[in-house]
Amino acid sequence: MGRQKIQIKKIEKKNSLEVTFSKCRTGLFKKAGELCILCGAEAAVIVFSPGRRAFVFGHPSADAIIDRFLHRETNSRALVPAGQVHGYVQRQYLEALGRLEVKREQEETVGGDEEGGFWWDAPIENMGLNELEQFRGFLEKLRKKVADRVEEMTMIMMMESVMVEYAAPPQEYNSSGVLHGYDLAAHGIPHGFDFGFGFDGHLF
Amino acid sequence: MGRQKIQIKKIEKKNSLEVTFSKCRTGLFKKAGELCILCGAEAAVIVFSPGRRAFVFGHPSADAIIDRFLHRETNSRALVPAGQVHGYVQRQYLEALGRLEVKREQEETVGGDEEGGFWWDAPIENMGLNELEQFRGFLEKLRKKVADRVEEMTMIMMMESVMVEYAAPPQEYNSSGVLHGYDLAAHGIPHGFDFGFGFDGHLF
DNA sequence: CAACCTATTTATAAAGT
DNA sequence: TACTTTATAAATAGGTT
Repeated sequence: MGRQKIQIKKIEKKNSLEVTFSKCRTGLFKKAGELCILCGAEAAVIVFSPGRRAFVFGHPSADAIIDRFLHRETNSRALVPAGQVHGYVQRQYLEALGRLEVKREQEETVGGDEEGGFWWDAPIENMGLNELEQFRGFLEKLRKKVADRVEEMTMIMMMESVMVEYAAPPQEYNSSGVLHGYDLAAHGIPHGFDFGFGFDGHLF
Repeated sequence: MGRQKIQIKKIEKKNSLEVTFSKCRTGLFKKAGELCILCGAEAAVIVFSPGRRAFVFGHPSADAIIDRFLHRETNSRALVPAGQVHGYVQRQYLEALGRLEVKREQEETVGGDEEGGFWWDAPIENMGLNELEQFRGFLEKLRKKVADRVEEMTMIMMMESVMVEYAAPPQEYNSSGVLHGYDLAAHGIPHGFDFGFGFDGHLF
């Protein structure tokens, strides 16, 4: 959204990339906060910049959400039974390749596309048209689905959430960590603030 | 955004809340995917619906991001030293306090929370095969929805990301969790697909 | 560089089918 | 119930300060 439409592919210009990263990350956190408040949901967002900086949003707190997720993850069965769906979807995926191939050609006609080398350029000779049809539909649907004041909102998010940047370089790690019960406050980091935007031109 | 502006506060109407939750979650995942692709970032998003269902997005995978985050979290010091909260942010925070007071009062007036029992709270213990059937039907339907513009981005997101819904009820939790090394694949959950969208009143 | 502009693109609240 | 359409609110790409 903006003055000009951009393709969803990696931004080349370093500077633009930095600006976009900052803006979009902020926007992402805001959206997450809105979702939480509007729907009474709870969410956590973790973002690693290309420069390995970590940015985190959480409501009511990132650690709470992650812990909950991990706990659930490790102690319960997934909703969808294992191999069955996997196989089905995988087949759909393969079927999709052909569809995508078709799509790519269509788009090439329209205008300058990327220079190629995408995963969907994979061979599709073995696929049934019917299957391709199906998966295209699947993708279409997914695209659709997946497809007051800013300040007030932001403030609420800040108050009830954690938005902190962790950026200690990996090299400095030590092994004294505690997994659960790690406490941001213990590090002197107040909850509810986002230190994480902007680029310093070093870590990123 | 929409026909009418809405306040960022918990949606009262159950139905609207459901719709909004679905839309916003989808939008959130999409934004996260865009951020990853545009900026070469990596991100994970975990969302718990009010009904405790978990929806996850991850690029390249949620578990990878979370694991990375936890390691970093527990083994390093935060980059930003304690009290160095930017003055600006702190000021905003204080301002927000006042606003929140007002907001709370307004919300109290309105009152009326959900009585629980959202569609996404539907029990899933017994789904098994039946569920598979639904999923299959779901994919079939997708096909018919074929619009004509599957953005490359969406496909990239799909193939390189994880968007899965976990819905095992919290009551089944036990305390034997393993923090690291949990493996989505081990549960038969393929990366790159979102089973969790759509509302049929049963599965989604 | 961090904020601040807007022209446009996106997202989405409601209403429609 | 599910999907589509439409009007509007939001987000944001590229500039400007």
